[in-house]
Amino acid sequence: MISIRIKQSEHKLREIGVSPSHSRMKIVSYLIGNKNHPTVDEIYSALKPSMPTLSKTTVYSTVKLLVDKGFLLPLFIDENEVRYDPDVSVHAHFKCRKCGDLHDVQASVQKIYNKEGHLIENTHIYFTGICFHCKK
Amino acid sequence: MISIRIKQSEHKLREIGVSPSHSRMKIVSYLIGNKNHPTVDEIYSALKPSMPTLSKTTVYSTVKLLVDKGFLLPLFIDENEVRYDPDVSVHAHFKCRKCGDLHDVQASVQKIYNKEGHLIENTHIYFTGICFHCKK
DNA sequence: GTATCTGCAAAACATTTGCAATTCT
DNA sequence: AGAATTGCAAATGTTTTGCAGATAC
Repeated sequence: MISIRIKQSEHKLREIGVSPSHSRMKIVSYLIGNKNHPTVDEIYSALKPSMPTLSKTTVYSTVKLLVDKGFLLPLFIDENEVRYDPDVSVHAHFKCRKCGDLHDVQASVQKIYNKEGHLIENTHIYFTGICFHCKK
Repeated sequence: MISIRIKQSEHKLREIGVSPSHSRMKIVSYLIGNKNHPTVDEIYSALKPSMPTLSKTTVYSTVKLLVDKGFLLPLFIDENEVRYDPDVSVHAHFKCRKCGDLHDVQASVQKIYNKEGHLIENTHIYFTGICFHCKK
């Protein structure tokens, strides 16, 4: 299971022109295998036990590289917290203000009154509220 | 002109139940009079010349108070940068990746596929790209 | 053997906090 | 005087940077 993901990660990294080092493969592997839109700290904490020499510097530099290559989408939804999403397709997010979890949601923008004529390259939509789980 | 805004600010502050101190009136006044969605640092830098004893701590505590009272909307659009919008009505933003300016835009969400049934309280929409001015 | 990658420590920022000084009524 | 407001300095937390050591091809 994990080895499949590692293979997948190696492929992905080569595809975007990044040499597949051990750390990078593990980080990409973690990102692919988790739908939790992790922060740098969460990636680090999750991998540290199995990679005792891992440093946050490496996680920072890897996510930066992956964002630059278009493989990762950085999400600025809450103050002082950048989350990373390996799904770069157009979609929206929902952030629960109780548990803090971030979920994927499908949504699209209806109309834009862009009378000044700005060149729009990306659309970001997110919702905040109480998630299904915390509502109960 | 400025004195009118100061009067307006005083009124606004009383309205939301905050005592209108000198610093607060000047800060609200600046926010009302500028459409630039300033950061704390920008508010501070703009007011410092005319208020030599002003400290950033005061700006931080004032914007926090105003956010709590619902008068200011904090915007998390770029990493490491919180901007404040005195227009708390529903609207979207456009952030230019060249000049960094943040403009107001009208837009709304078309559909949401919220099959998990999260309770949505707020909707945030912003666009990124090149603004009208930088495009030329 | 040379490039790249990694990790430590320090630096750079933004924000918060504790507390003392000031201001306001 | 008493309560609220302000400002300084230190603390906190996150991200970046410089550089030296490790690793890979």
